[in-house]
Amino acid sequence: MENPNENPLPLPTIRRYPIFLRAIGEMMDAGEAFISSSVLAERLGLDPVLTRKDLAMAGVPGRPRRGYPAEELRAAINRALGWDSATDAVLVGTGSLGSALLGYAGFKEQNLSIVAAFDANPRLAGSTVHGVKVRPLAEMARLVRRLKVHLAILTVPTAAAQACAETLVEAGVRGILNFSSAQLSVPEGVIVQNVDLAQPLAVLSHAIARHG
Amino acid sequence: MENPNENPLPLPTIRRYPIFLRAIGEMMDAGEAFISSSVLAERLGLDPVLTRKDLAMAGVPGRPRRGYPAEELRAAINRALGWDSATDAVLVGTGSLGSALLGYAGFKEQNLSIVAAFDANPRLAGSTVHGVKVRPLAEMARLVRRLKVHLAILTVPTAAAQACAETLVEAGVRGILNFSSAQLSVPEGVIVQNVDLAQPLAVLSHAIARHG
DNA sequence: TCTGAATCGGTATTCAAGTAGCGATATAAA
DNA sequence: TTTATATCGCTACTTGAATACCGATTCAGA
Repeated sequence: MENPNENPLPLPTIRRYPIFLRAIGEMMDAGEAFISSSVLAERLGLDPVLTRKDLAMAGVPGRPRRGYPAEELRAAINRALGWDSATDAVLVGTGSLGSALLGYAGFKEQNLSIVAAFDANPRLAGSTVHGVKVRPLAEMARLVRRLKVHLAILTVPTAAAQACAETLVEAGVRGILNFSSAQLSVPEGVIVQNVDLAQPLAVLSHAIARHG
Repeated sequence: MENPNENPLPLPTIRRYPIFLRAIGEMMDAGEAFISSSVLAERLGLDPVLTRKDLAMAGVPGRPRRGYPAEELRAAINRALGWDSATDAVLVGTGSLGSALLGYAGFKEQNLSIVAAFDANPRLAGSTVHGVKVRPLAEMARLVRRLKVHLAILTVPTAAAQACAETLVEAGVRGILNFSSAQLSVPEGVIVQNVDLAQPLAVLSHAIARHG
């Protein structure tokens, strides 16, 4: 099912794309019709050559002394990330972190809409968080399947994460954004991205500790 | 001010250390006195060789057919990360994300205590979130300086981030965990770690989009 | 029209990290 | 006591990404 036309992008490039998108949007708002790699790099504190290579991978030709056409560039990056068409997602676990994510405005820019939220606590069922109705966990499999949702945001306690993940995958989910500290084991073809607060904290405190 | 005795750890190794620490803790709770790289790797779904190299960097010698002494290994990793002694931090911005972080239990395991929280909204001042008193932003510089806090968690709106960062650095902060999407510009020697939700999401949706 | 400067786009090099292979060693079992 | 084996720890090797370099292009201004 893989598409051989699209050449694979380096992972670091993919990670930088959202940052580029924000800056491009701001520059377009400021009236710019062309984005040069040097200006963009300057703005973001990145190497201009690295930036140019990243932009080149989007496939939009740039023009000497002008840069890349802003609108086309943005569209191409969005397409590369799969952010060009609306994507549905569900959120599982409406604790404090889950609730905070339901209010996260950034998802809209990424064409991501959270169509349902679930929680194991039946007393939360029926309540509404940031405009999304919370449903009991028992309804999850059926609803995910019916709505054909392929992306899930997992903000449940670590102990519950693996079981939730299995239910989600069974129901058709292909990608999981995992905020728990469980190491999820999923079948081939399902992609898990862990968001582990301890990792950047480790980098930070290690660097501070070393520098005295 | 750099300590030349400590050899620098690869960044990926540092990021894996918190994951190792959790697993080691669980295995110790289960009564294990020795941790072998193969068992740990199996448990975490990592390459055994890679795991062994990571563990070796902690500087604790392992024994053939046994593995690494659990207690010493954990202590060494904690030391490498600067998590062996208590560290104070402040949190700036008590919106929904900031409040969620104030309730994050993981900080305790990392010997990190949030000693103060600040918010620009004066109406929030005086309230208490997860046991931490919220103070007005105006008190931040003075208090950070007085308490000699070197680490800050920044959960303010993107537009306010740069100004906050400058105040914090001016007051003595050496590391910033930045949850806003601003690209902070800070003086040399100050370390910023960005936590950008859009990045793992980009990796996820890109992969899903490619796989059809 | 001519000249210069900024920018793109490709190639080559360097560097860091992950991977592979293998001998050394201590432990457990025969 | 001997033997088999799991594990460590060292030394290449490979891969992927960042960096450096340089020619090609096109626009702005003289």
